[in-house]
Amino acid sequence: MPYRNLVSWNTMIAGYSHNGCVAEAAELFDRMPKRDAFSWTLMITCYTRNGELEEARRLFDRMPGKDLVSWNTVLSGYTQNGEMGMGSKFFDRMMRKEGKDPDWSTFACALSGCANLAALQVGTQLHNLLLKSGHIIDIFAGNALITMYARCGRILTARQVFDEMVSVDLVSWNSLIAGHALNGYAKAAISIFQEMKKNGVAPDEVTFIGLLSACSHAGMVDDGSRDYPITPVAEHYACVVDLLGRAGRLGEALKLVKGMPIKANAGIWGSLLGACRMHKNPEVANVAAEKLFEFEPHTTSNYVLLSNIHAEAGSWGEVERVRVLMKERGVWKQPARSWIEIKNEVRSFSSDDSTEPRAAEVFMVLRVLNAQMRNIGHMSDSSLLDCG
DNA sequence: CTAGGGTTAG
Repeated sequence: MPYRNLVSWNTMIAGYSHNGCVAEAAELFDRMPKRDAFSWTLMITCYTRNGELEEARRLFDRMPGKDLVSWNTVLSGYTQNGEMGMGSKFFDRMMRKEGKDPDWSTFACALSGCANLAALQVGTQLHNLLLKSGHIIDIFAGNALITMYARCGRILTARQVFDEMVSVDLVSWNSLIAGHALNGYAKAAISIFQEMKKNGVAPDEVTFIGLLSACSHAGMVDDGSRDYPITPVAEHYACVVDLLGRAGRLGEALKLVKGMPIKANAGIWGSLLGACRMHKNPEVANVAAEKLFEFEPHTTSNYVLLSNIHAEAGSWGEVERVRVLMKERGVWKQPARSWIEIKNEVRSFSSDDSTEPRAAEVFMVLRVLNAQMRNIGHMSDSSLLDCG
């Protein structure tokens, strides 16, 4: 009888969690007379899904009798919210300190983290661990491996994983297509698409996003613009805008966005703005930026991009206008951080990082590279490679 | 009856 009661509490929390009602779920969780592993993990998931990772972690640390599911939940919370450094640390603690025996979910979360980090060494170790430990490379782990290798530039290994999988599904095909697109193999991406159809697998929206981005990267404008019998979603428009934009057909791109049957989002306007930079078109840039600011009024990079476009065109009045806009709206420059994998350790850094002990060496190497690039006739972009 | 996973771009 008390068990039945407990499950109904949990079900209510699950309902709130599903609807993103964190406060309501937390209140129920606090009021519960008794909690089991489900209650704790449900509440942790509720936080991670909402991006409240610190709350999730605090709860996890307090949780009595942590099971593998709860460990995996926190791990996926980190990897899916882009907290790669924390995820890596957490995984390390889980495996080394706590000696947890990983399962398919652990591998899928960790590999997904490696894919986002392009952490090839750790990813390869995980792959070996999977093979050695007698775990079958199931669809989930296999798909995560495909993406990990593709994002690390090892497209042949990605293909090999795909070929060696006992069974594949639509996500496997999509991952392989997107992986080839990412690495610039547009023709291969399209032929994999044909291979997929021959195998009787029906494409979905994600397939077309991969194909469109393949065409976009390879400049195959006409292939990418060809009609397919699907209902386009915003991401497809984003890809076609990107496609036309890269080809310098900014007028067409703008017309497409304005005539869209669905509302354009920040990604689409941002894509157009990026293309304006590439092809030096301040007029379309102003239109795109104005729309983009409606969605993201406080994103510094958008203002910087617009300002750079005007600066390159020599329109200093426009540059000043953007600067005033930023000041009015209280937009400040916030340093971005990046990370790199060194000897199985993920290290985070920012541009001009004074805490990096070997900064001088790094900048020296950059100067040498810059000079070599100039020697072979490549004009570097001063705004990207400004290293003194 | 209730908890964790893989694919989508710049």
